[in-house]
Amino acid sequence: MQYKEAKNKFVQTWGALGSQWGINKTMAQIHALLMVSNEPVSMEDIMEELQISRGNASMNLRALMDWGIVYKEYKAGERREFFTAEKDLDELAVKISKERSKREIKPALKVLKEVSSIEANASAEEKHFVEQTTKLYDFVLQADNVLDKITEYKDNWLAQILVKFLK
Amino acid sequence: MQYKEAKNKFVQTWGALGSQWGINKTMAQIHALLMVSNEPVSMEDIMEELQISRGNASMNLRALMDWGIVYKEYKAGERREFFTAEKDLDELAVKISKERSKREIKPALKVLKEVSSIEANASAEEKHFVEQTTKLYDFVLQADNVLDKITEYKDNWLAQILVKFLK
DNA sequence: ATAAACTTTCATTTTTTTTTGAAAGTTTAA
DNA sequence: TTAAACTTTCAAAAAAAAATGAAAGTTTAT
Repeated sequence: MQYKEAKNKFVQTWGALGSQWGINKTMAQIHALLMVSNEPVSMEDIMEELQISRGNASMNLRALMDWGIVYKEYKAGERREFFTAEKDLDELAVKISKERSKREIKPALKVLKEVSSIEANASAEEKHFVEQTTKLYDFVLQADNVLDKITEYKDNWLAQILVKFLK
Repeated sequence: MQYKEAKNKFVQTWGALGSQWGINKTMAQIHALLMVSNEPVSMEDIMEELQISRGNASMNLRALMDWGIVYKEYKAGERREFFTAEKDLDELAVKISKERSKREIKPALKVLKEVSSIEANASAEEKHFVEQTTKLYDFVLQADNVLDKITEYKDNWLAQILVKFLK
């Protein structure tokens, strides 16, 4: 396999993986492209390589920057803006978890708390509802916390041992 | 908030959460509905409660069963089929992780291995590509393994202590 | 073997999501 | 301050994903 082919395959695969996880294809592709570029890439080049429109490129770059995983760079003497991706994968994982937690898990937890707090009457049906949603709340809360802690302590000694042990 | 309202809110929220994570809305809603039902539900009732067509209900129930998180049940003396959801949340998490790993992570790993194995020429560009995709391969592999182990050991003493400690 | 009571399939329609591109906006250099 | 060189926005178009529903398929009881 040649470099160009490999690069293209990587970008396509990352894009497909993204859409399976609720991230739009182009956004994931741009990210992939920047991840494997050894130097900053201009919007023009992104458009060219991925065959996408200016608007699309602009919007998805904005989204990636909002997620904190892509940065704008200015080159001396250049009008154009260039972009680079966060290349430290631990950092990338931390940012993605934090962002998804904030945007999706936290709001879901809020709803779970609300609905599990209703006054159930004596029926088995309502009791079961409250019981099950309460369990779900506890479970999601704990999962969210574990993720938080793992990413938080990821590079201290304990986590290291832990990660090795779990391997 | 009344029971009916709470139930509806829960189903809607679970559906929305699903679509943000690459699972179709109806599939997540059916799952939510079954999760909080204290007894098996017929296809007819699912259609009625979610206001969806027969075909839609059938296809998504099939998908949920393929994932191993919804079961068919037969009631004595009843022609109709009834459905229940896996209600043990640990079990649910294990099944979902295993399935997504198998369907999405494993194939992605395969591609990462392929593209990181090209013969890079001397250019900084190609070297960087190989380096970065190799790191990504290692990272994804490790993350996949950790998930595996956590779910595998989830209910033994070590994991318990660990989970408590990380809280 | 038949028909009633169901479920599944899949071509078509609908809905949702993503993309486009042209106009508006911004920044920089002269 | 102007205009050139860019980027952003957003209404409209296109593409992708999901839902419909009628026909085909299954199963069960008689």
